[in-house]
Formats: sequence, C-alpha cells, structure tokens
Amino acid sequence: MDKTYNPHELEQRWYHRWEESGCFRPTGQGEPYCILLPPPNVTGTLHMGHAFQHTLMDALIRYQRMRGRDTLWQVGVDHAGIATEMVVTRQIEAEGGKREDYSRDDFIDRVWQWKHESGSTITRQMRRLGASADWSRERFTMDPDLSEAVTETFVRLHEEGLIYRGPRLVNWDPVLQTAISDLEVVNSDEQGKLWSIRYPRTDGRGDVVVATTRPETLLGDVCIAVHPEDARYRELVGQTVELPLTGRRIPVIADDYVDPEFGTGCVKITPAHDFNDWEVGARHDFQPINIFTPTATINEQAPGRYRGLDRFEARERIIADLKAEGLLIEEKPHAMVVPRGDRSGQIIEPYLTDQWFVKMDELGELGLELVESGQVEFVPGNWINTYRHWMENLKDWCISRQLWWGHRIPAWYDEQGNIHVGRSEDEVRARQALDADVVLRQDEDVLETWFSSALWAHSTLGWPDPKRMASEGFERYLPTSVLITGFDIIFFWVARMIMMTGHFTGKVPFEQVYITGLIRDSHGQKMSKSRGNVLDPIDLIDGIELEHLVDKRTSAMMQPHLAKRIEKATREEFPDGIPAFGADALRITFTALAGHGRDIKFDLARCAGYRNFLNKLWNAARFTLMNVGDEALPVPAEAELDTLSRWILSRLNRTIVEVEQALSDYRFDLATRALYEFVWNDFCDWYLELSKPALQEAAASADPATARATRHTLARVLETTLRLLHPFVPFITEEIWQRIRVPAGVVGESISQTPWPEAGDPDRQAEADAEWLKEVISAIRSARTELNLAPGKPMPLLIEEGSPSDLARMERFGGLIRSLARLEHIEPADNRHDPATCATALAGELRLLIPLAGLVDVAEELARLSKQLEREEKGLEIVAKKLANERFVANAPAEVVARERSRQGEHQAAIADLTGRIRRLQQVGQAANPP
RNA sequence: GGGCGAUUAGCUCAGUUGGUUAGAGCGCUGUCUUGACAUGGCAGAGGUCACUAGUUCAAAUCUAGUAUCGCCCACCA
Repeated sequence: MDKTYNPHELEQRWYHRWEESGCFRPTGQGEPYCILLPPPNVTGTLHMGHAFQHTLMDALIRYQRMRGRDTLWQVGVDHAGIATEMVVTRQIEAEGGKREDYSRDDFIDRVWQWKHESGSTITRQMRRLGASADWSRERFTMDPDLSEAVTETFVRLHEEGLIYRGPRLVNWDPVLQTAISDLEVVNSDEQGKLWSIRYPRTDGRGDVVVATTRPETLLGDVCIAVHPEDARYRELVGQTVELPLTGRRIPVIADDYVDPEFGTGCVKITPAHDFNDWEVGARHDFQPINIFTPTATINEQAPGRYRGLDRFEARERIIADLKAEGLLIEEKPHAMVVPRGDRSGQIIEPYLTDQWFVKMDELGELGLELVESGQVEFVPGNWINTYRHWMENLKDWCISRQLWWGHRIPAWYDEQGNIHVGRSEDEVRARQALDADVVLRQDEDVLETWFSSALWAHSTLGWPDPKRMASEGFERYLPTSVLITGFDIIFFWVARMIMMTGHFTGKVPFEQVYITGLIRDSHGQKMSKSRGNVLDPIDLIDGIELEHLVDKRTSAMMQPHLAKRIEKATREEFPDGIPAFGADALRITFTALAGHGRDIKFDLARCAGYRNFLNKLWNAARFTLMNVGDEALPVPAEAELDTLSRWILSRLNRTIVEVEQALSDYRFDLATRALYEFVWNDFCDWYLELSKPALQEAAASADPATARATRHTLARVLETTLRLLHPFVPFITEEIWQRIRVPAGVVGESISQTPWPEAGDPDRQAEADAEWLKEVISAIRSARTELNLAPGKPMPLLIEEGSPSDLARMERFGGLIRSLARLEHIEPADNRHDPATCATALAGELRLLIPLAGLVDVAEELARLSKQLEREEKGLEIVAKKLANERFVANAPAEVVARERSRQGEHQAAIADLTGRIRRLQQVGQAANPP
C-alpha cells in the first residue's frame, strides 16, 4: 500500500467492477427497502444539493442492503419541458439557426437527438459519486410506458371530472409564451414606482385620484372601486368617471376589497390583468378587457396610438401622455413585489387564456389526510406545518403548457369545437362513434413536467399495466420506504406525488419524507452563478486548477460586470485552486454536515479534515496489514482475549449501536461522528499504540497468546470498522477490505455484499481498566510537557498512595505504561525521595512522582499544582453547594446524590493531597531561598 | 400579515427524555520527524450557552417575553 491515501485511481476501478457485477440490483430476498430518486432535470448537471442528497440516499441504500433488505434505488431523469426547450433553442441559435425554422416534429426530433448525446451527464456524475443505484431500471419521464401512465392519468381524472379546461386568468410568460403554475412564479422584491392619476368625473364635479404601479393597464380598466364604508367617497359610488386617454366612461363601485388606508382609497380595476381585479370584476359582472397580445404588446382593444407597443414602451408613452394632459399628479418610488418566471426571469403577466386545470379540492383533502393520519411522516416533523398550510390553501393546478417538448394533451377537437378526451385518437373516434371523415385536431399543448413526475412512484413500478406492475414489483416496493429531498420541492413534487399515488393506487408513495437542509457556501450564502460562489462536486472530487476555476465561475455570466469581483474573491479564497479530495471524502463531509438544521454551510476545510481522516484510516490499515500478515489468523477463544482487545471490541460494539440508532433517526451527522471518533480516538490513538508493545518480537515470544489475540483483534476490528464505514465511504473501504478480509477470516467478493456487523455486549470491566490506563498515561504525559521535560527521554516513575485496585492495575499494565509514557521503570516511592526533586501528577487517588535529575523548579511546580488545586476547589465548591441543599438531597434521585457524594470525596482527597504537596514545596523553597 | 427556524469557543457545529467543572472539527500556542500516518503524534489556551423573567432540589436543555438574523407562504393597488 502507498504511504498516502490516493483516491483517484481506486475510485474509478471499483465503480466499474460493482456495476458490472450487478450487485446494485434488488436481490428479491428479504424485506423490501426502496428509495425513489427525485428525478433531476435531463438538462442538469450534478450540483452540491444533488451530491448531498444522493450521498444520503446511497448511504441508506448501502446500509440497508448490507442489513439484508431487498434494496431498490429507483433512479431516472425528467424531461424538464421549459428548461430543455431553452437549452436546445440556444444550441440551435449557437449554430446560426432559428427556432422558428423548425416544425414541431423537427424540433422534437432535435430534442431527442440532444437527449441522446447530452442527457446522461448527471447520471455519469452520480456514478462518480459512488451512487449504488440499479441503473438497469433507470427511467425517463418520456419513456413510452411512463407516457402511457401520463395519458391514463389524464383521461381518468378527466372522466372523474377532476380535470377541466376553461378560460382563466393564468400566469403568462410573454417571452416563453406559455402559461406557468403559481409555483413557478417567484415574487421578487423590487423598487418600482407608484403613479397617482387623475380620472375626471363626468358630472364635472372634480376628479377621482387613483394610485397604480402599472399605469399601462388603465387601458383595460372597467371601473373604479372604493370601500363601501369609506365616508369620503359615499356619494361617488354609482357615478362615472372618464377613463383617461381612451374616451371611455367607467363607473365607480363599492367593494370591500379596497383598503381605505392605502393611497387615496380609490382603486382602478383591470380584471384582465390582475388577479384581484378579476375577482372584483366578476363580483360586479364586468366584462374583462384584455389589452395585451400573447407577447405583451398592446392589442386592438386599445386606442390606435398605443397598439403594437410592448408593455414597457406603452407605460412610458402613457405616462408621457397623462403628463401632457395634466392628469398625472405624482410619481414616487415604491417598493413592490414583481412576479417573475422561475426559468426565464421575465415579468409574468396575469393573462386570460384557455388552459387545462386539475381540480384540487378533493385531491387536496386526500393529500392532507394521508399525512395527518401518519401514513406519510415528515422528518424533521415540523415540515408538516409547511405542507399543511399549502394543502389547506390549494388553488386549481394549471397543467397545460404552450410548449412542444412534453406529453401532449390527449384531447381532440372537432370542427364544432367539441372536446374529446381519450387515450388515443382511435379510442376517441370509437367511443364517440365519429365517422372517419370527421376532422379531429389534437390539442397543441403539452402537460407540465411536474404532472408526469407526480406519478413517479407508481409509474416507475409499472402502473397502470398489470403485467408490468407484477414484473416491476409494484406490490413489493410501494409504498417506498423514504423520500429524501429538499424543502424547495415539497409543493412541486412531494405533495403532488402523495395526492396522485394516493388517488390512483390507494397507497402512499413513501412512508417517510426526510427533508434535507440546503447547501450553502461557507459564509451561509446561497450558491449561485451570479454570486460566483458555486462549487462543483466533481471539482471537489478531482480537484481543479485556480485558472480553470476562475474561468468556470466567470464565463457565460448573465451580468458580466460581476466577473471581476468574482475573480478576485475566487483567487483570494482558493489561491492554489481546489485539491482533489476524492468522492469518499466529499461523501463523508456531506454526511458529517447532515444535521437536522435548515442550512448547511459547506466549508472546504471540513472536506480537507475528512480527507485527512481517510488518510488516517488508510495508514491504520497499513499498520494493521504490516502486523497481521496475509494469511487467515487463528481465532482466539473469548477467554484468551487480553483486556485491551476486549476494550476495543467493546467500544466497537457501542459504535455499532450508535451508528444504527443515528441512521434510524436520519442523524447522518451523529453516525459519522461516532465512526470518526471510534477510528481516530479509540482505534488509532489508543489501541494501535497499545498493541505495539505486545507485537514487538521479544514481547510476542514471551507472551504469544496476547500477541495472537492482539493481531486477530486488529484485523477483526479493522474489518468490522470498514463495514460500518462502507455506506459512507464505499471506495476506500472496499480497497482496504480486499486486503484485510483474508487475515480477518471473512469470506465474500466485495464489501458491499457482506452483512452489516452485529453488535455484541459492551464489556464494562475492560472499559474501566482501559479508562484507568489512559488516565494514568495522560497524567504522566501532561506533567512531562508542563515541566518541559524532554518528551523522548526515558525517566523513572514512583507511585504513592493508590487503592488496592490501582496497585493491581499498575501491576498488570505497568509494561504498557512504561512503553507509552516512555518510562524507564516504575517503583513504589519511599523516603529516599526528596519531594523537592519530584514532580507530581494525580490519577484518581494514585500519586505519580517523577524524579528529576536536579532540583525541581519550585516556582514552576508550585504554579502547576496551584492550577490543579484551583480546579479541584472549584469542583468541590459546586458539589458541596449541591449537597448542602437539603431539598437537593431530599428530592434528587438517590443515584444522583450518591454520585455527588463520591465526587465530593474525590475532590476532597485531591485537595488534601495537593495542599500537602504545596506546603512541603513551599518549605523547600524557603529553605533554598531564605528571605 | 401568517408560519417555521436560528442565536453555544475566533470559524463551522454537536449537546437525545433537565443531573460531572458544556464537547468536537478547523484555526491558534508549545513541542516532537519515535518503523502506520507531518493529510501526523503529544500537551495546551480559548465559552456569562443572545437577553430578561419564571418553573424546578437542579436549566444550554422546559415556559413566557425581548432582541437580532434567516427562510417559506400571502392579493395591498
């Protein structure tokens, strides 16, 4: 083995072997365990959030697979309608072509071609991370069978009256020219303006002043509204005003939607271009006046001079005209909320179109019930509040998109405009008994991507085809065990899956939903291209040169002026680029950070720390292999095990239990920490060091039984630890395991197919012995350092006082203490030793004296002892205060009181000892330096 | 406006049903190249657990309030 752990080569090698061996497929044996991968966009590349979540999923999958569960990780990607069209359109434009030159079929062909060439980037990257998914079952939302599920769902919902089509005000993206759902609109706080406009009264008795942030929409105003209780305007209701620039007259109405406190208390009502106004208009029976074309230019409903202007030009023109007519009273800055499309970033228009909707009342109730009844459980539990709030305020779901890439809506129109919904045109004709000469035209729209991903749980398991359901394991794997995802798609996906799977299968899609935190940069900032703080997980695995990183972060910027700042920050933060940490180090960093908080700050220093940890593990393995040879070791009987071997096995058993508990609570951080501490603090820092004396040639021939037990324990503990670590760091554990399995006497092809270790009982006696031993060694080392004694130089140790058990332990472990604390010999103190020539350390009641060559530096030793005394006195004070409290003694549990009492005794003894020692030293000091 | 969350060492965070003198990693200080590992060993320094009041024998932990910060949802033109 190399001296230093080097992840790159071994990671590549092992993934291929695993995948080829088929060990990621479900075995069909054991209790099923299934995780659905939230299908990433086909256009996507692996970002930190994916890498994080995939690591958690893979850790669970590998863990459960080792525990003998029949494990299925269902992976796949979704077709991402808008995103994919944008990517392909950009590609066409980059080649000098134009999207408009493509027919629908040609464009779709082109998208498929793109998908075949570039659509598997993210799944390749998942393999780099070590994701142990069953790739033979990978699915795409546009696969024929998943498309069939989409059609079936649409038709059935339509038959049940849960899907309808109609003219509604929807969120319209005038650039992409499609409707989008409420969820795809992001409300952004922006600085806008508020204009106050004068509407002259037609009776000549003055004006009505309204405030608006969108003056261009006045072309579509149908009335002015005031609050019914607003005394100022009571006489105005029922009157008419002149709508500026149009020559139209509109009435003033009363509606309690109006907030009398805001602005002038008068509101212009534009039902076709504002969701609230739509409601108001409907209440008062106004016909909405749509003034926009689909690209948000002014249409023929408006006076001629504005027609053809886009919405922003129209605003300028209207402001100018109002000013010219003296109707503009005021223009002031105004903080407002602007709706923007999450994909295009464009300002969204409320726009009147015909769209398809899913009725949400019934489905929403079902979705709520499935969670409230506990059939689906959120982890952490608070997320139920978020879910509940949304489910209780559902609006109908606009599912049609004016795109080409996606599942085309299975609805056909005849020439009379009748709508026929069916699984195919043939089915529609047959069912409606339509003659062959009746012309049918299929709806041009497609369904939004989330409609198909909502079916992911049951459609990937074969629904609705009974034959496929049987072969894919529909009954076996549904409900799946747990869904792991971020809170950002609770509404988009989680809720819709619960409703759809619940509605169509009567089952829940998953029993638990583990909501992960969001990965941020080390300062807590969201990672984004425009902030220039994005880390690419692949760069953390492979490393990246500074120049390349700078290029990556500053190229193709939406706002090029930020590039300079980003470059500077990047050069400061990563002066040497990013080193190659390897996939395992990245993975275990993620699991270590995966607490139950909402944000996860990703710090490269943590990643480096875990890379170092893996290097430590690597070297512990080197040491072990060096000592155990490469043949199967004889297995010692329990009775032959030495105390320290029993101790490390006991600690190992406790670690197994801790990891299991942590994983069942989705506390990946605690699981990781338990393993880190065991490997580093127990196994490396103590057991390996304590094993060295026993393995030395002379010692081994003097006590072959202990040497044998030690060798076997080294191999056994290392091998078991590798299995515990394997779900988190699959590559390095496989690499080492292949070398240790023979000496450890374990059979198997791959660590990924070995069973998860079973925890035995802890050995309290061995633990107590080891703790004592560690305390004594640490006390000596500490004294040594504090007195500036040469660390390597052997020295004698004298012992005083001590309980019989101290003395017995000293007898048993003296050799180890000598070796680890670098002592010459240990012997009982006697009167020959002048305290002035010794330093003292305390371990429990045991007093450890270190004779010094010359006189001890009295001042220094006094300072040291006083510090210890102070500490003990403080401890005693706290304990004594408690015990002096009668109510504590009366009320606290007996064991707590007893513990305090024994502590009190310990402190008192230590204080007596230290005080005596200090007094003697002071006398010596005075004798040496008379005043 | 409604909801959720956070506040513990210089930084990033643990701290499970209240019970030692509140822990870890990184960073910092000192020291050591000893045949696993300098991506390391050993030994250290460092905290008024945001604040206030309460409950309790006992509070980082429970309750109420205050402050600061963050996120999600929502129709104030």
